[in-house]
Amino acid sequence: MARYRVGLETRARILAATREVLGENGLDSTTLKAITDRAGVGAGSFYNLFDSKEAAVLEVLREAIVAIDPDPAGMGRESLDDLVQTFVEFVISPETASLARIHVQLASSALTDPKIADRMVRSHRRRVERFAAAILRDQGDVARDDAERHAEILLAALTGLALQWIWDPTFDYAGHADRLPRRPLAPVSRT
Amino acid sequence: MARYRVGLETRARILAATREVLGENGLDSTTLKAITDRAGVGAGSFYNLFDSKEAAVLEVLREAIVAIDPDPAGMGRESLDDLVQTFVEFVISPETASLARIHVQLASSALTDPKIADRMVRSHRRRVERFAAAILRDQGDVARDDAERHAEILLAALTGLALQWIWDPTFDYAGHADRLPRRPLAPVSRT
DNA sequence: CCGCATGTGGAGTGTACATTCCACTTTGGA
DNA sequence: TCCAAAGTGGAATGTACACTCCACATGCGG
Repeated sequence: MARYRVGLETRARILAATREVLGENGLDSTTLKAITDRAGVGAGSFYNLFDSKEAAVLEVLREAIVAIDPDPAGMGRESLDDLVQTFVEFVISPETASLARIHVQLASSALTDPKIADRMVRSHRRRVERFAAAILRDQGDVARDDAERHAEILLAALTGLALQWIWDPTFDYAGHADRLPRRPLAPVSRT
Repeated sequence: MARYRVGLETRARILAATREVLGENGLDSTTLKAITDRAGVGAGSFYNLFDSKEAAVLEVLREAIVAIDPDPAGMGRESLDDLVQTFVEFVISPETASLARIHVQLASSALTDPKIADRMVRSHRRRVERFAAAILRDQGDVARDDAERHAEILLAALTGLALQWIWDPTFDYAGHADRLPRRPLAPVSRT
């Protein structure tokens, strides 16, 4: 496999191209040609470095999943607001925009591809834990169960709002995210 | 086009097959062969009744989009709880399960297909209006802006939770949906 | 029960795709 | 400097697909 310097550079170029194409055009139109054209390499070079197109795509997906949970070192210290803010920035920021779009692709691929689904669910669980831990840290009077349930709801809302924003760039994602309740709510009284 | 009775029946059979395949396998593996095999017809019959594969798929998508906002006659009377309950049932119920899964497919197709994106955004707007109207009806003391913002958040959360449920069938969708706040919240005080 | 419109299956067509193959070039350690 | 391993482009290959074509079957108004 890749050993010489040029080979590693080419590998990086291919991954960057894959990320871009995936974010811009979706999984379907991420063809080998689209990737190799953008990366400026021939098919032979691609297959010298990757076993298959799928391998390169999965590598990018791994990146995308990790990228939304940054700074694992800081874990255990951030406030809930920090976490929400980070999530919002991940979705909004142009640098990570293509990764955010890839997440949406992932969401639907997960329906049919168990390998992807497993990754998604696993990383979601981790994120819920992290949010719940922050809630417990911020607010001493909350039960662990309630914290987790609220974390789940918060993340669901952040995800749903992100979808709106991705479809409709005029949508005020940050504004809506800002109004999400930071505390678990007592079951609301209804008529 | 379809005029004789048999033709109309075949048309219905093809649409049902398309709906099933779409829900089970995703947009990618909804091939013509998959559809015609399931419907028990030849390619010639298919093209006698539809202009293209896309036409049949779009027809099913139209169904799916309409199905999540049922009973337009009742509009103007339902409570917010009714609307939430209907949404949850649409996602959970086995009869509409494939339509719900199709929505997820749609979500990612909308990223690249402006025709689909337009439909999604348009029907989402209508749904937000409907939710906001119910909030205003239920709770007299809420400003229109706040009602709309809260409707947006509620729908986002319902969508995000639905994604979790579709990925992980052990997820307690109804339970989480039940805890979603029915009233707009004053911006929470934070440290 | 005739005759034309409609319906039908499936073989055939063109195209787009992932992957393989290979002659050739470049790299970098000894 | 030498040379084996690594890298490279692109033509060739096989496959899967959407869609067309057409000979034949069926539906139905008169």
